[in-house]
Amino acid sequence: MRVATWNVNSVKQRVPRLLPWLDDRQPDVVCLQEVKLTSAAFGELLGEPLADRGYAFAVHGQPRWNGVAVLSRAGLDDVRAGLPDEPGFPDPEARALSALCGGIRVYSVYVPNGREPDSEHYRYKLAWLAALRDAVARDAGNPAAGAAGEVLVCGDVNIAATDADVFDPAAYVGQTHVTPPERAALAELQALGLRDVVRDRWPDDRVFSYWDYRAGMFQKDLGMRIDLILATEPVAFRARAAWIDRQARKGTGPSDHAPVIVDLDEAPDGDIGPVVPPPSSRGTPPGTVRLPQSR
DNA sequence: ATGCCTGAAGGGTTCAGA
Repeated sequence: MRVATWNVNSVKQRVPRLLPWLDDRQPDVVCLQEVKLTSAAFGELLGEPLADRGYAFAVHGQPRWNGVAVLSRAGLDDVRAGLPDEPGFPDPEARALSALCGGIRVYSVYVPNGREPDSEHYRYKLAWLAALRDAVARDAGNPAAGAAGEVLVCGDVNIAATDADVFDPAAYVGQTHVTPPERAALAELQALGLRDVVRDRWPDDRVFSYWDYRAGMFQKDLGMRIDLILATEPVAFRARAAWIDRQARKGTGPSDHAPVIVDLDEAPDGDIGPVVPPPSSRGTPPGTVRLPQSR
């Protein structure tokens, strides 16, 4: 099963890139962010082309900004829009949607930007991340209690987890996305037992998912890695490949973000014994580990 | 030169993005 996440920066403007990309990459599940449409307008725009391609979809939209969606041809059940006790600015915004796809609880999230450190919007960002952590904790279970579920948290987290995730740490001094409280909030989410599948696969590489439109930043590869696929261990262990699709950032009319993609092996059928712990982030890449195949 | 692009809403411009 191929799962992807993409901040499309207006799905209306991105239709000429999104549909050919679906045809080329053939993802089974796609998490979208910044659709910038109401749910009704999303359905009018994409209902038919998505049905033609075999995708069901769920949307949590709003008129101008934000908006998230999940497309799936691997099942789409128990859809949940928003987060429990979700903070707002001042009202809750369309930033989270989750559904069961192929037995996995898949989240599409668009974390608030934060604007300026210590601003109201920055405090909103931290509060929103705490609500996301609490929601995911209910699905992932408490690892200490041995109750981990199959969860993927996909989306634009608007945080660069480490200095290796920005083109130049000096360029971001005093900016959002790199401050210790933001990084701590992301670490708290990951501490539920979520692995960063792209960083696991590319521990020492320069991999970015966002490049500013201005000043040729993409052509110079001056970007940040802020779009993530986070997987609980039973899911991360099934990862055979994980990468950022830079091709989608090239050419005419791209989003300023590139898609992130992970390929998962089939779920084990339950008779293979205890799940083996995944490799450490500096150890053997998950792509080299083999689970016994069912049948 | 802290808006260098891009997009949305709406109106001849402003806000948002990271």
